[in-house]
Amino acid sequence: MLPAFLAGARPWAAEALAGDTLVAARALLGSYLVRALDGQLLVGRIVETEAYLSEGDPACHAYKRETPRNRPMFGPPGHAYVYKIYGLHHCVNVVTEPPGRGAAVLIRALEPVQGEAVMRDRRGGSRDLTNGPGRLCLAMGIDVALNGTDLTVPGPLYLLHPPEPPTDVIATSPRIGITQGAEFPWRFFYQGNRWVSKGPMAKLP
DNA sequence: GTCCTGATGTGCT
DNA sequence: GCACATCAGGACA
Repeated sequence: MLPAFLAGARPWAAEALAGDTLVAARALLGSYLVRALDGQLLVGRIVETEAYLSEGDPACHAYKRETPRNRPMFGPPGHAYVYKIYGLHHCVNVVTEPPGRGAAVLIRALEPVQGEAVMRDRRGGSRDLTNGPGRLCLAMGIDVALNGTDLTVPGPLYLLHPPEPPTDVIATSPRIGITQGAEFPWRFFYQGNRWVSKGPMAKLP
């Protein structure tokens, strides 16, 4: 059961993600990520994203060519690209641009909206639930089994538009944790939001 | 086949 | 601040 204020929210359409990845990374802020898990709905509001472009971006997994791992990035927009990093964490991306391009938006942080107790439990009682790509995947139960999931239709994992246009202030910074292409300011987040993973405007209260 | 690396998080100092 | 967990993909032979 979705929270009442999301009852009429519409899912993202694939066409809305088929355009510029930098635009999509901004537009996805404020949207809701919904995870159906064990008969419950976990909901988080996206407060931090990073863009990985199809051209001229050495940090993008699809930079060189299509491989078995990054194949979802070359598929239709609006699908999930989930991968394992450092052997123990997962990261979830929203594929953007038309098929064959190889671009995506990394979801780096969520603000818990529903199912916070479940998330906390899944995180072993840790206070930090969803402020980081690895943490939010663990809290929401996202792993490689969801790789390739269509996020534009209600299912195990999908995206909802905000019912009202967000009024939060969007700030940018260089992307986190990469060695190549680190100069590009392609990280987007809500200024002052306490759930943002890290950075100048991510101070906790 | 071997070797290296990584879009991270945690715990200890 | 720093070590370390832990493994698949990709480069190379």
